[in-house]
Amino acid sequence: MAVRRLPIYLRALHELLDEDVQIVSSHELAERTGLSPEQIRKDLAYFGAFGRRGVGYETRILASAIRDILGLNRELRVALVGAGNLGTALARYTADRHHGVRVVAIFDSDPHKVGTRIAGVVVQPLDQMVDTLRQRQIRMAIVAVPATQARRVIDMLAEAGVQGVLNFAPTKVRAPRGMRIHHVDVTLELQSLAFWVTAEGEVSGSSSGGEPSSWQVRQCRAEKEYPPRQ
Amino acid sequence: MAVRRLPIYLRALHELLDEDVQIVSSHELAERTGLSPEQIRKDLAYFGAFGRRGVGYETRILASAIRDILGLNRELRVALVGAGNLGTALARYTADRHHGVRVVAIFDSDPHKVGTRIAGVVVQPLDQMVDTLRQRQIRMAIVAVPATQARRVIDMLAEAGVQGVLNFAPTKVRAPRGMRIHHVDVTLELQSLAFWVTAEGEVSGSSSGGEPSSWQVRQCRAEKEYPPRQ
DNA sequence: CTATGTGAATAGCTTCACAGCG
DNA sequence: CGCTGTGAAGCTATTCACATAG
Repeated sequence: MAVRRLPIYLRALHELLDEDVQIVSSHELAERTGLSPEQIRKDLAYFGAFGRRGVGYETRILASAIRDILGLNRELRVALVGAGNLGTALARYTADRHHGVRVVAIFDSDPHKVGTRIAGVVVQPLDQMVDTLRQRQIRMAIVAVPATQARRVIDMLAEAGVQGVLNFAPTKVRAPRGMRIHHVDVTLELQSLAFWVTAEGEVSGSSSGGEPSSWQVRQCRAEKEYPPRQ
Repeated sequence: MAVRRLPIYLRALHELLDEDVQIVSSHELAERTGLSPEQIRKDLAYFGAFGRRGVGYETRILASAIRDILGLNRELRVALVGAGNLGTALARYTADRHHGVRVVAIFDSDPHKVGTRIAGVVVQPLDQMVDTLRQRQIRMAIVAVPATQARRVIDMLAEAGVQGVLNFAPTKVRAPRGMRIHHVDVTLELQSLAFWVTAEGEVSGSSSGGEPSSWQVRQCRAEKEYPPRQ
């Protein structure tokens, strides 16, 4: 889980580098990231001894070390599957600033999209994907296709030797052997966020049928969940 | 944390409803969601007694109960800030299938975008946002603007009484009082995913300077992290 | 006999407190 | 002294095991 916080530190470190700050303490990093100093020290110490006691961390060296751990010191080439609005946004995004990850190949099954350019990359037909990825030795991919196509696409990616997938399709597809999938599920985020906003009238009227009443669950929400959170 | 899994159960339940399955066990739900039966029972029991012992959960009732807990039995109206590719994708997405959440207002600071329609919703100028949200009593928003604008937009949303924000801007902005923010940070996901893919040659050459060698951190990665994960 | 609901045990992660080093 | 690195303590979340109800 520490790995998931390294990019947060990296972002803060790049900010500090832009400000020409040479040395940074775990406290300073904590301020900038919203995490605790102990947490940061634990995370960093887990991967090696990057700091100097009594001083702090050398900004440039720590940033480089983190990029090294993540494998981002050489720009990582990524494939994008699905050239819709979402895919386009993602391709353009990685093209703009260099975060160590860049979309260098795009695939779509729609013949109308094939041949067009997005952020300088030509969209290829889906059936060229496996061969192309193998040839170009691309090991990471973003999946931004409809839920119905996700499973097939991910199987194809596995066949092509892709080891990491960032999946935007709203579907829980379990990873093939040798592949790691990170899911970004907007529906899930929106729906769970909904829990925290008060409804229109917030009335206590019971809903139809024999199911537990709205009041019942709202009560439980208010009592059990609100205090500890946020 | 249980709340974040409710939408997962809800999705599985809607699938089951489409298949006309009336009753479902925690085991069946576990199969479909990839979670454990005990986890599911604990989560559901936390909000009330929805099941019947020896039988299982009544699909329709459980789905309704979860929607009730999340506040999704009446469609939740959401504002979208930022009508770029990402925003467009999100607006269209909520318009297609009804997940209980729908974009019903869109704001952008770009005069060229104001007045255009996305998924049937007219894009309004940003300076109309606070008034409009107050009037229409919209309590949730999606922020899909550049990182530089995120803080200002979120402050405006707080002023308008918005209680929940789904933030796509790659920036850690802490939530104003009374607001809950869920972050979706694609850069973070991509960069942390990079950790799990092997680099081009996967050579052990040390990088420049006095920083810990590539070899060192790779070792540590392989030893400490790989076995337990995935 | 089935499958939920739940205390107890366990595992994983975070915070604390301080030793260690510059 | 200052700040890192780290064992120990504390906490949260998950899994186990079983009592409970139909």
